[in-house]
Amino acid sequence: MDDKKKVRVRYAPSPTGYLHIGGARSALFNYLYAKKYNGDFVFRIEDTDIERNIPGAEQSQLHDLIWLGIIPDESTENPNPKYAPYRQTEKLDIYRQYAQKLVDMGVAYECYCTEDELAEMKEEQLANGVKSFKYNRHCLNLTEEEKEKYRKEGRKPTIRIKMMENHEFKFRDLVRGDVKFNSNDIGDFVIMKSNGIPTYNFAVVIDDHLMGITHVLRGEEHLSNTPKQLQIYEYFGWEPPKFGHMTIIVNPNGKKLSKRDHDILQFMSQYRDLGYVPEAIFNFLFLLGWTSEDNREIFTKEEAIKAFDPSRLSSSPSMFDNKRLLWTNQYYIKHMDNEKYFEFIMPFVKKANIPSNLNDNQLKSISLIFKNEIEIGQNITDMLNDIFVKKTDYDEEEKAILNSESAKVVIPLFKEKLEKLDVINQDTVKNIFKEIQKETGFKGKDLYMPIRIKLTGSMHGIEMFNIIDILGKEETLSRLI
RNA sequence: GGCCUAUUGGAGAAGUGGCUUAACUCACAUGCCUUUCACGCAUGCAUUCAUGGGUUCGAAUCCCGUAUAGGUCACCA
Repeated sequence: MDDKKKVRVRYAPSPTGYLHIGGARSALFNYLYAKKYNGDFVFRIEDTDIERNIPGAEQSQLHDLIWLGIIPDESTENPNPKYAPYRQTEKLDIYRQYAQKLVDMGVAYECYCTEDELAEMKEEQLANGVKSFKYNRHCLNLTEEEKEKYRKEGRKPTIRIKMMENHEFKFRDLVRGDVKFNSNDIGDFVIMKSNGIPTYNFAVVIDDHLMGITHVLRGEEHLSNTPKQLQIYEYFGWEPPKFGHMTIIVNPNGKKLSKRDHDILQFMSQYRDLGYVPEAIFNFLFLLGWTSEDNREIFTKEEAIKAFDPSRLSSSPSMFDNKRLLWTNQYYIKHMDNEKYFEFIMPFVKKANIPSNLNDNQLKSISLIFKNEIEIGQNITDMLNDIFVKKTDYDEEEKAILNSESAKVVIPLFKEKLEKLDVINQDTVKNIFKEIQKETGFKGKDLYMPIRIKLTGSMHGIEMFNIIDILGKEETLSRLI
């Protein structure tokens, strides 16, 4: 391989929405590739569809990427002057010049067909049994007079590229190995729209070439765009980058993850808000469609960079499994050192309805109780609310326990002993239970359950000594009434 | 429909002709631990690699057909 050139890869989203899980994965693998070979990772914007662009989408995508630890060496916010600008709409003149060059070379031509005419053409071909639509080259050899006539009608031309005849586009895909396409299967496609803005397939080629991009890792949906782009490289006599086409992520129904999949969270910001850890998402995405040689499951960023090899990317689609993500997230939370954990968890603690008399240090020690239990940050908010907001509607089973023989004895006794206590902590409370056990003979569930239900309204949850600790003497007593 | 790609357990997958009576992880089930849940620990979970043929002493691994699924065929990216 020609490793003389510095590796340069890019993530080039269109600013039409927030950072999507598929986009994040694509960015991730490009980033890993760049870092593995000491190259640059570039964040660039493909905004040629001006109608769908959303204000703020670009910044939010960039920042979500950085949050994930995928940090661009160059971006719209810190461009390298050598390669700027990083937004396609800021270099429209450049595309026009290159398009004109192709026209001058006789390999691209103006097309005056309207959308309606094109649609008609398509229908006609369909009716004749041709299922894959190709432009019929109606405008290929238009004379100056004919063009003038169209212009007088007010028609604005697009520019189409003239595909070569019987030409085979071959390339070695980093993921799939040798791939080839025949030029005859591809119609002359538009490179400049009638509004003077380039199409994606044209703009990427110009950008990748001008920005010195050496490797392109992208989604499978771009596989069939590759020959189109190769045609442009060929006409210009440029060396194309190395391509690698990763499979898409599919939903549990086996379909491409789409924005309409409401049972799967789509955007990074949603994961962040729920208390997913960026390192966990990084790790999860890394292992979605990629496996290491030694079957490891947990990788730091540095380890991932070291281990990554695009040829080990799966060539069959991967299903997004949220349970697996939760497991990974839980693993990361459990293994955080306490300082980092506090920083991560306190915003979620404070979202709960906590009594105002608790200070930050108390909240921190409370949060520690949950460290091994929660899967995502939001869990602690919910669990604390369960504790601090007293529940009074019991189900049948709970009612039965509260009316049991043991409950009638244990609850008043516990209350009485607790009132006499000066210091409430795990040890003193445990002692009370021991005494009650000795005095009444009740033990196990009979002993603990009535009090647990009285205190939390639930038979499940965190350890009861902790709950009493958290609630404090007054609140505990008031709940026993 | 044309072109392209894939198909190993519920999920991610290892596996590239004999070391595979198919690894590992998640999920699931059971047991232990525990006042409950969770954690942790232990055990179980594909006689079989979509399917039919072929090549071979030997195939999940190579070849052909079939089925199924996905991608793409825009003045969207």
